[in-house]
Amino acid sequence: MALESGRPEARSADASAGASGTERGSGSLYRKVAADLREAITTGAFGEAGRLPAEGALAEQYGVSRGTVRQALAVLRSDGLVTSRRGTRRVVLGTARVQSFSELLSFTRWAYSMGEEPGGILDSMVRRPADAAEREQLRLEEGDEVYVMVRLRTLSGTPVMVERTVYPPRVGEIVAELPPDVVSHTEVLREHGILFTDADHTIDIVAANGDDARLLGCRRGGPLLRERRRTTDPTGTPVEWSQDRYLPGTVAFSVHNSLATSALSRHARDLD
Amino acid sequence: MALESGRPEARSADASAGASGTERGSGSLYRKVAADLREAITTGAFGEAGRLPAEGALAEQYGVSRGTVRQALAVLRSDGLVTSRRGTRRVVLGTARVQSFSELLSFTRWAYSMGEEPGGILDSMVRRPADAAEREQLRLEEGDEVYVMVRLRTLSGTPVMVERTVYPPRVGEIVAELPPDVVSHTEVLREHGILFTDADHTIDIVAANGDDARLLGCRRGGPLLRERRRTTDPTGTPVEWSQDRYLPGTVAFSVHNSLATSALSRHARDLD
DNA sequence: CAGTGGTCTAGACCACGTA
DNA sequence: ACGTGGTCTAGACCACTGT
Repeated sequence: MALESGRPEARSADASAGASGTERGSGSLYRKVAADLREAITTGAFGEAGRLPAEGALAEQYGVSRGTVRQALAVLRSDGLVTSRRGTRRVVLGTARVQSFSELLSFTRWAYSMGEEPGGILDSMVRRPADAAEREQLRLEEGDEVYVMVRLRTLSGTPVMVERTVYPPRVGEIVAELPPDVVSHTEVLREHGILFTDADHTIDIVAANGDDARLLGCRRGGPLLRERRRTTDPTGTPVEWSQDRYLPGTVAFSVHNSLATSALSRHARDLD
Repeated sequence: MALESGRPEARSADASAGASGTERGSGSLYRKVAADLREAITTGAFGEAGRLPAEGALAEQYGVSRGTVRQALAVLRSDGLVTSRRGTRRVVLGTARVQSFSELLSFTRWAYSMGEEPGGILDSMVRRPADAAEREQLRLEEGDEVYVMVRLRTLSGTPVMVERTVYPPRVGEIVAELPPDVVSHTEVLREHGILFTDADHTIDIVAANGDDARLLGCRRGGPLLRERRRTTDPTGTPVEWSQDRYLPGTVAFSVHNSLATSALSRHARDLD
């Protein structure tokens, strides 16, 4: 662990001294501290027991205030890397590698992060009036239209997932214009100023329908792992409502949660 | 929204004045503020547009510092209730009802929260040397033993899930002593000072084996929704490694994540 | 340009664990 | 009794959004 430690005089003046350090915290101090601590943890510093220094000690080491250290530690906490308890030093919990948000939202980025080649084969793309459920999810008015896209997604040529995405007009218009061989729609949309910042995911099992079976080459009625996702932009406006159906054995979803951070929940599967 | 607003003089002196207010924030100020704001949001205050007051305004209303308000808002943010963007007021994102951590970890509490009667039928409970995977997960040494429990869980009498839990000796000794009709092991363990504070979950599909089929009454080889979970106590010591297999159509798992809070990830299903 | 949330500081007191 | 993290305050400046 380092980050040119000590040197309490290096307060704020020389911020971003080595402008080369791209990605190393992208600006805010606490991110830099968090990144450094994350590396120290995964590297295995802090010894076998994995006891971190006290907040005050870290503050002095990095030449920042305790508040900033706490902000950094909160990041690691929510990633499930360290514990936190009143009265005791923090302890290393695990070395979990948490993907970035974009890696999770974009099949393409996910594929690359595993060293696989992502592919997308467009099955259909239609524009039609939104039904009740779609209006509800995308916050549309009666009579508004939606774009519905169905794509087969592949990893290095192997069929893995069927993607059924419903876009509101503003977004759908852009996607509909794309050549069918564009793999990452997410990237294109980002270039058009459509940002994905928040998502709600629901994961369950569903039986393959005729289209699923045809595209994935599985048995009709066979089990698929379904991830439904509603994504919104920074203003809270829905930009996508998607249903991804994975062949068994191709993916697993992971979550970390704790008494402090609880974003996961379990539901009865009644309503759709 | 209220919380006896105004009254800037009520700084810290009368804290916990009405000790009756159980659960209404359980002590810390920011939890009280968060609880109040959460209610205001779900009640539908803040109008149709759902724009929250500025942080400074809220601070004045509640008679607390801006820092405390921000702490409260961070809770709502991570629950996916509100957005947050520099330059703009916060906006209501959704009315998601997020279960408490204990509701997620305990089948019993989950059942009650849905108004169903939880049940547990013990299938087997054995003590034996831990294999390599179990030692890895529970951080045990070669030669250490584990307790392995298999239970059928029911909701109002209907089979729903098979629970396969591996306990380290310290915990297993307690569970093994319990009468077979004890429904909530989590509750009992809590009374014995075994605390569950952090968990890592992995969700995927698995085929039912002979035991699963016998207990759940499904076809052998039929699809089940599997949730694997490793739970640790506040010191980071593993206390449970469990594998729950649900009949299709009985549950779904939900997560909210955002650019800020990303605890969910997607994995290739290679290594077990 | 004014308003808003994001970041950071410096200091204070408290509740909890541990020795 | 002491060290540790949890909470809270008061004030400061900056980066961004909107008008």
